[in-house]
Amino acid sequence: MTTMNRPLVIDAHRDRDVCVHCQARPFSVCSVISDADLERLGAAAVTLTVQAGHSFIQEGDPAEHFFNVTAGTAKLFKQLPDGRRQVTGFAGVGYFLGLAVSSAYAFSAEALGPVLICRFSRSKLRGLLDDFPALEKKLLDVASHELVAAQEQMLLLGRKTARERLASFLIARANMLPHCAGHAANGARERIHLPMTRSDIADYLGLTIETISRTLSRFKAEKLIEIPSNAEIVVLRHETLDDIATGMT
Amino acid sequence: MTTMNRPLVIDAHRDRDVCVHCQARPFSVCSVISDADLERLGAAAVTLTVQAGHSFIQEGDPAEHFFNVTAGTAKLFKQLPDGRRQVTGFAGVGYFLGLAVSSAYAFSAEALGPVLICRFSRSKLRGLLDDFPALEKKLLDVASHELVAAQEQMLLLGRKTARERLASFLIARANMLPHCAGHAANGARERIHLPMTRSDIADYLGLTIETISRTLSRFKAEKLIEIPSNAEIVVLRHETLDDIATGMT
DNA sequence: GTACCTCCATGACCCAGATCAACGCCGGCG
DNA sequence: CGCCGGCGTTGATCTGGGTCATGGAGGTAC
Repeated sequence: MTTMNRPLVIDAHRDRDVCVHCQARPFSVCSVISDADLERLGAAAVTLTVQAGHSFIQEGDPAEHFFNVTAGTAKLFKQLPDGRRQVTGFAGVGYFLGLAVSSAYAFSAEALGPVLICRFSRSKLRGLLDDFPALEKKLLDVASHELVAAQEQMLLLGRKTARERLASFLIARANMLPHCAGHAANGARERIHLPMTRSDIADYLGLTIETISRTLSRFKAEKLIEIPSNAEIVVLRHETLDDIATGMT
Repeated sequence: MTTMNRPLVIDAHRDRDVCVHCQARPFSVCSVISDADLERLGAAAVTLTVQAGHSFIQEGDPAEHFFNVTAGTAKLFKQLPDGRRQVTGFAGVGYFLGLAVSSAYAFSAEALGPVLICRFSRSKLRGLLDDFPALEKKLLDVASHELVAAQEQMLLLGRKTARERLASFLIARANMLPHCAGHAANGARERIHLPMTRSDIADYLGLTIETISRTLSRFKAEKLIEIPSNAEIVVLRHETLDDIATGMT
């Protein structure tokens, strides 16, 4: 994993019709573009496939492109010179990447599994923004929500205990389920999929893998969750976890 | 301080000409509005004065307004039910507040000293955005920079030591000096003004006041800084502090 | 099969920073 | 003036989570 993170991209190509068939459109900024204008959008996009463990954005590199994730999940992270890592977020389907830009990328992005992205050059996006003011509004909207999420994460990193951080993480993951295909009814058990490793979770929550492991084991012992596999967690007591997450316990 | 943070606002009024005389314009989003359009802007704004220690935004309240700080500094923070606090930022002259919005404010804002703000209603701002596309672009720009700053802060809160956090804070404060009036030349000693208390700094850096105090004392003992008064710090060795901030020491 | 590798879990121990406590320095006010 | 209440500093002690070490459960290559 650590030895293979030079950029590797396969299958880059243009296709005027990509946007028409795009599975991610309803979840992405592109949802504000009308069907009639889709071809204009598709003409500006390049479709890429990134393999698991490879990165397609390097912190500090000149920021020439914007990205939209159309399949898979990527982790976004910053690093200190000695290797300490902070994962700032996980970019799933529909996530727009590159907003946080001022000539150089502020973070790296690495595919957790096979990831499909569509890429726009800075100049092409500029043109699109001028032509579609709704797109600009949407981006501002997205950025605002990102900011709210970032502030919440600052509260987590600055003031929450390990237990509270894990609970917050699980609750957030459980709440984003509706986005994805068929998710269980309200009272039912929620099955969370975790495409990232314990190490990624640790770097996201400002903890270590050992603490992640221990805390999850404790939640299991307390019958708050089940862990059918390393990549899957079933939330048994959503309310209790929520109370822990908000520091009420 | 903790007993007087109900909203207190004095001297609220409208004035079509406020923007023309506004000292903060060059530093704020309003800089993209031409002189000719200033009256239109001023007509939408209400000018307020907030006294030290009083808050003008309450986390969770319905988000009806946007704000622009025109004088003074405010702290922005989130709180857990048990009172733990995370300061997410300090809003100085020119800072645009309220972006991070989805019907309810995501944070509270409290004046550190007397603060002057100009306030726009959500609907009025919407109108301005439609009329001045440049304003929308500017807001997106501001939001992007906020996001970059937020990610940097996540790295700090999640992965840096107390020493590194303080050094990062001092460097950031020193680097924002050029904004303000006459600041010393490059090699010269930099004098930083700290309008916030040690407690605010602690809540910003995810530490305690004791750790702030001890670490500053240590920096002083190491001749990296001088502390002429509680609200003032002179940076003697910018480079060294910068190395500490980025984890190179 | 077995050799190897990555990820995860768990126990033993340690330490950076939190907590608890005492005190000094102002500035405001009766 | 003298008292009081915030704020800041410093020391002593404690502890949550980090560090170090071990082992086990898959996965995959040969």
